[in-house]
Amino acid sequence: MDTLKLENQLCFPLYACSKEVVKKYHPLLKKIDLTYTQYITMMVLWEQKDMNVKSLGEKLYLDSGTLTPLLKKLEKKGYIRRTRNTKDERNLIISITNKGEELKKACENIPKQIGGCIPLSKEESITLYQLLYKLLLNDKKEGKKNV
Amino acid sequence: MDTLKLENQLCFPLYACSKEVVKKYHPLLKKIDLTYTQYITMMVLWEQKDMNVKSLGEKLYLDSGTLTPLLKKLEKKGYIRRTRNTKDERNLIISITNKGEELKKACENIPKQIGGCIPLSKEESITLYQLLYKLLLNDKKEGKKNV
DNA sequence: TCATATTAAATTGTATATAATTTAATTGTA
DNA sequence: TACAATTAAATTATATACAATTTAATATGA
Repeated sequence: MDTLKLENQLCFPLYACSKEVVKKYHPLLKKIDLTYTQYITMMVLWEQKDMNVKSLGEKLYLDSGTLTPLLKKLEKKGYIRRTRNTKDERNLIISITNKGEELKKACENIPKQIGGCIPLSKEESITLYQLLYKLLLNDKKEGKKNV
Repeated sequence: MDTLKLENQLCFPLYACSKEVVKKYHPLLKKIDLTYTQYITMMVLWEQKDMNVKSLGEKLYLDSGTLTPLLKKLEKKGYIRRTRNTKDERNLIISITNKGEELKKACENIPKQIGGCIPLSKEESITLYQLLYKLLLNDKKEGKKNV
């Protein structure tokens, strides 16, 4: 078997699928002027109202190089505040504004709409979910090993 | 259940996992001065030596906006040639060079090395592969529907 | 045939991503 | 307490991604 054939790769469908599914969000998110990355950032903040950039990055698998400009945009849109932690000025605390909380309502039907165009049964979705997290969480562990 | 919680999303682990796995390729690909996207592009050309940009894009789920600059870089590195189809000058034919063919040898052990840090059994990998392609191929069909 | 439609790349503009470096603040320790 | 080490963000440089537009070539049809 030729291990260097595109169809024999596991990573390629992962990479392509990720992009295609994220693309499905674009028309829905465009209505509320959010990108996908901004959307998942808001999702974290709907759950936990205050958070520094580092923790946010750990949750989202993103670093400050991506988050710094993205958070400035979300601040400009009025959904978040960026304030330094007075106890430790190195930490930038991201906190959600009322307008940011409000935004959640406008997003309420997005998951259902996306689900509607995912051609997997409930069981298949669960299997996929579990396999992806098995991969993801193992990476996190491995990452720590190398510290 | 809160459908707007990050942990209840299927797309997010897909998105995060894709990035994390692609990241595993970086140190291996750095040795041969390729990016992941350049690597999968070469993979297509190892299989089919001549191809226009459109077909390449369909295989890779990428458009000319991404491919044009990428292909110019691969040409500069000497792995491909970019020539217009004399029958139809709109088509840019990408063809692999000898140096591009040679490159395949240097990549021979990459799949095994990547496989070594994927914590899934053979069965799990197959399941994941199939679910991802089910999603991907359905999208392709849906895409055609909307034409 | 000739104007119009279509097609394939290229270009433009915006937004990620990530590695590597820099800056500023804090910690740990001799 | 100084001062080196560490830490958190920000910055820089490079490379995708993709929507939308433009350009050039080809196909189509009145």
